[in-house]
Amino acid sequence: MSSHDLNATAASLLGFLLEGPKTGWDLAEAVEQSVGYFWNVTRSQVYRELKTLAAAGLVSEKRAGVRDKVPFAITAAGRAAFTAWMAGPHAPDILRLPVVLTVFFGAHVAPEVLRNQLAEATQAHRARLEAYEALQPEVSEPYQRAALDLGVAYEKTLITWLEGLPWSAAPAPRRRKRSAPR
Amino acid sequence: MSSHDLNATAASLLGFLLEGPKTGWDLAEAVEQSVGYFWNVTRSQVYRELKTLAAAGLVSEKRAGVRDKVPFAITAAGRAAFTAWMAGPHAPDILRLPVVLTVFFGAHVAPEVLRNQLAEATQAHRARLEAYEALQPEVSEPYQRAALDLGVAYEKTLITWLEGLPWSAAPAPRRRKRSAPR
DNA sequence: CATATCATGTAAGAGGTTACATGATTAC
DNA sequence: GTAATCATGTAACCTCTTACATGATATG
Repeated sequence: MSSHDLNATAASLLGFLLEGPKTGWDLAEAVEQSVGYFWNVTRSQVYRELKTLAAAGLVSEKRAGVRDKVPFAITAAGRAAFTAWMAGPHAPDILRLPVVLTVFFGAHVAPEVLRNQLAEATQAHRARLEAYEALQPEVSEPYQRAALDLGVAYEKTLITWLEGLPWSAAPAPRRRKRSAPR
Repeated sequence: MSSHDLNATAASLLGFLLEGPKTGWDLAEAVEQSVGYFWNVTRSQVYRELKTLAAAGLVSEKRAGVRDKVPFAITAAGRAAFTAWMAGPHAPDILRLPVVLTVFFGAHVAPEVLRNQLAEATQAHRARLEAYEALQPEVSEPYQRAALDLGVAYEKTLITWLEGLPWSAAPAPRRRKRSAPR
């Protein structure tokens, strides 16, 4: 068991294979559409990990697919490795939030630069929030639903923070001396 | 300017050098102790990026330090590159939260495994929250303070979520027949 | 003078991204 | 039959982590 320690990416793929055999393509889709907001995995990684997992005997290739589909199924050893990973100690959380950096260094840039970044970030996170909220009623499995709920809470926190920042709003227009504006 | 596009890590180091010359060691400390919770940079990276930045003329080595200290100062070109990075489009947020994965796949593990993971995560995030809150009164610079505030808000969101999960608590002890509890 | 900590760095490997190549199937 | 998209994969490169090596200075 300890002979092949899983990396977290591989472990997550095994997790998806518990539902049944999947192709690399399907796995990439499944990851992106479910845990994508807190667990980033690219297609390239998927294919590479599948190869490694197959070599370690944790998944088995089922030559059965139509087209060029190559479905993989999790093996008994794969299940064991997944279980071990779930119980084991985890790597620390990783966050990389460029917007927050932009704010942190905000004193060193022109106000409109910061304002633009904040506006873009707000928009992006609003879009995500909407996507997650639209998903919520569809996800009934309680564990997956809980994960999604964190996504929603996270986005709300970020949006609230972004919109509460005093640098988000455009400054009140400078009033010219006794002029009829326009 | 566009001849050397900064990666985000390098950009953040330049940001810290705006305050004044720093050694690699100092930079690593500064990053970890200020933006560490949303911007992870290892010492190895720091030294490597400094070398790269020096080669590109964005920082200059000041052979002046006591001991073996090698302080670097940002150059005019470095300032320009930093400003460009701040204004430019940013890479998407990256989140890697193993705990959330554990919850997502919670159906596939024993309840106490999940409970343990949740308990550990809660403890870790409580500790972080306390650290940030202790820091808050010390940080008066408004932009840095805003960034720290997000850290606090983020930790609170996570903790609230963790503690609200029904799998966090130990199951109610099985009630023995007609017993006087305690 | 021994130990802790400061400070620099390298080496090797794992993990992650981007761009490209290739062909099958489906929809128009 | 042409275009979109499904599906697989490779190559090159960059980024990140871990472990190690080295020596100076400060603390007891």
